[in-house]
Formats: sequence, C-alpha cells, structure tokens
Amino acid sequence: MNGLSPSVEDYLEAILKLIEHKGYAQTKDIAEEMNVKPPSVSGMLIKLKKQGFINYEPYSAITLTPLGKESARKVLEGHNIIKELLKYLGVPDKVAEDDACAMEHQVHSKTIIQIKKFIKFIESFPETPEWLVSFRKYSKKSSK
Amino acid sequence: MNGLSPSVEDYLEAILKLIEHKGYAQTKDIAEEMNVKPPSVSGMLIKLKKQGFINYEPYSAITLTPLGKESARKVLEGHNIIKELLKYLGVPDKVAEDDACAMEHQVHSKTIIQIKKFIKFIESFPETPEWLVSFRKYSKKSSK
DNA sequence: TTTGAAAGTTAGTTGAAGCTAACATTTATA
DNA sequence: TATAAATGTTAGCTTCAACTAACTTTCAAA
Repeated sequence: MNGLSPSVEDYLEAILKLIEHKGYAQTKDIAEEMNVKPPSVSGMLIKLKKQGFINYEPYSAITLTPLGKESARKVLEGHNIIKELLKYLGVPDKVAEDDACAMEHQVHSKTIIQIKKFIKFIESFPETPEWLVSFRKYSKKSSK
Repeated sequence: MNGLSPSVEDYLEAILKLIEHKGYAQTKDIAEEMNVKPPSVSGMLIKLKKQGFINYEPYSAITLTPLGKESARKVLEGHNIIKELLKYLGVPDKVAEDDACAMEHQVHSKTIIQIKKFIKFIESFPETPEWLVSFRKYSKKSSK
C-alpha cells in the first residue's frame, strides 16, 4: 500500500526498536534482531540509505532520517495495534507477537485505523466490558 | 508455521477457488487470478506437483490431490476468517478482502482458532450484540 | 483435414534478499 | 602502544519467483 517492501519495513522497525532501546543501532544487533547474518544487514543499509531512510557511512553509527523515523513508527504502530487486538482476542502473547510481525506488512491504513478504534472503544470503559469478560469465558470452554 | 511458502499458499488458494467456481483450473485463469504471467504459473505447477499438491501433466487438466485440497482449504478458511473479523471491525469489504490476502500467510493456527471463536461468539447471539452496535456508532463518530 | 488462434511450456534473464569466505576497520586489553 | 578480538564490509554465489521471447500443443472453424 505504501510501496515499502516487507523487508525494508522490517529493517526500519528493527533499527527504530534498537535506537529506542539502547540509543543506537549496530549492524550486529540488527542482524540478531532480524535473524540474519551481518553481511545481509550491510547490503540492506546501503539500500536504506539510497532510499533516504537512514544516515549511514561504513563503519559508523546508524541514525534514522526524519523520513526513516516516520516510516518506522508507522510500521511499529501497526505492529503494536495488531498485537493488541490479537491479545484481546485471547491469542497468547508470544504468538500475538509473531503474528503481528507476519501481518503488519501491506495492511491498509484503513484497517489499522479501525483496529485502533476498536481498541480505544474497549479501553474507553473504566472496567473490562462485560461482553469481553463473557467472551473470555466462552473462549475457554469452547473446544475449538 | 506450516512450512508452505506464501506463494505456494496463494497458488493453492487460487486453484481451489477456480475449481470450486468453474469446475477446473487453467493456467491462464490462475495467471489472471494471481496477477502473474502464464510462464510463472507453469513453473509453479511443476513445483506444486513435486510437492504433492496437484496432479499435473503438461497441457492437461489440473486437479488438487487430497493433500492439496486440505492445504488449500486451510488457507482459504484462514483468509475468510480474517476477512470476517475485519468486517466486524468496520473495515470496508474490498479493503478487508485485500488485507485478508496479505495477512493470511504464516499466521499461527492458534490465532485463527481464536478469531474463529470470536466470530462464533458474536454469532452466538440471536441479534447483533449491544456492544457491537455501540462500537459501530463509536467508530463512526470517532474521527481517527 | 488443414490451419490459425488460443493456450501452455521452455529457455534464459532479472532482481531481491539471503548466505559464506575473505578482507578491513575499530576497540579494547595486555 | 601494539595486537588480538570484535565488528563491519565486500565479493561472489544461491534460491525464489517473477519476467520476455520463442516454441509447442490443442482445438475449433473454414
């Protein structure tokens, strides 16, 4: 929908996470985060630089450009929103995390907006709404 | 999660749809369905045959093996369940269709099961539940 | 029954994104 | 401060799934 390839999105997300988490992003860390070897990261960094998402010179620190920051945040937000939805639906944390990764790509912004609304709706009540409590019970007893 | 590549899944889904829809699947139709050129289909057919999903001899009819049928149905079911969920969340039909396509791959069976439960829960009431009516109103008035 | 159009396939190319092996740079420690 | 370890990059290869161009098969109409 936005023209970024899934793998570009994944790298941007990983870089943003690392920067937020420990202040900077190293090739090694990105590789770990992505379950990929360092040379694959080097190749992608060149591509990300060409596309204007990162500031990068060989052997030196990686930072996100404003464009890169914005794109990465968009991806991360989509990811988190999907994950939250899945958790409300009773999907275990770890599975929700994995699936949010798989689902976050190419999803239309309208969809993200609706999911966001749904979560806000749920959270607009001071307590967990009765129907959601009720769904949780239903979900536990229903075999499949 | 199940070892099938997204593109294998897409092809199986397309073939099943065509067979259900018009009784058989031709290279040309599969190509159209997948937005791909016929030679790409030929290549994939060989792969699908090797992997035991279809019965196929050059220039003759394509059928799904029991394994192929089962796999394709699984994919299609996942697709439809995701689409239904998105529609309940107020995502427009066309967008829900596109996004279900994008999301259906690699999603854990646990997630599909939970979404299915959620839909069954909603449909277990004789009328649209009050909270859902209420969410629809909320969704319409909330700007973003 | 020939023949031309439609459908399908084969061969060879491309681009993305991964990999290993080898080399370069940086950093940290002896 | 010299050097070894850690980190990063380059070069070159692999795989996947697309593509185009050229060829083959099928089938229907003249």
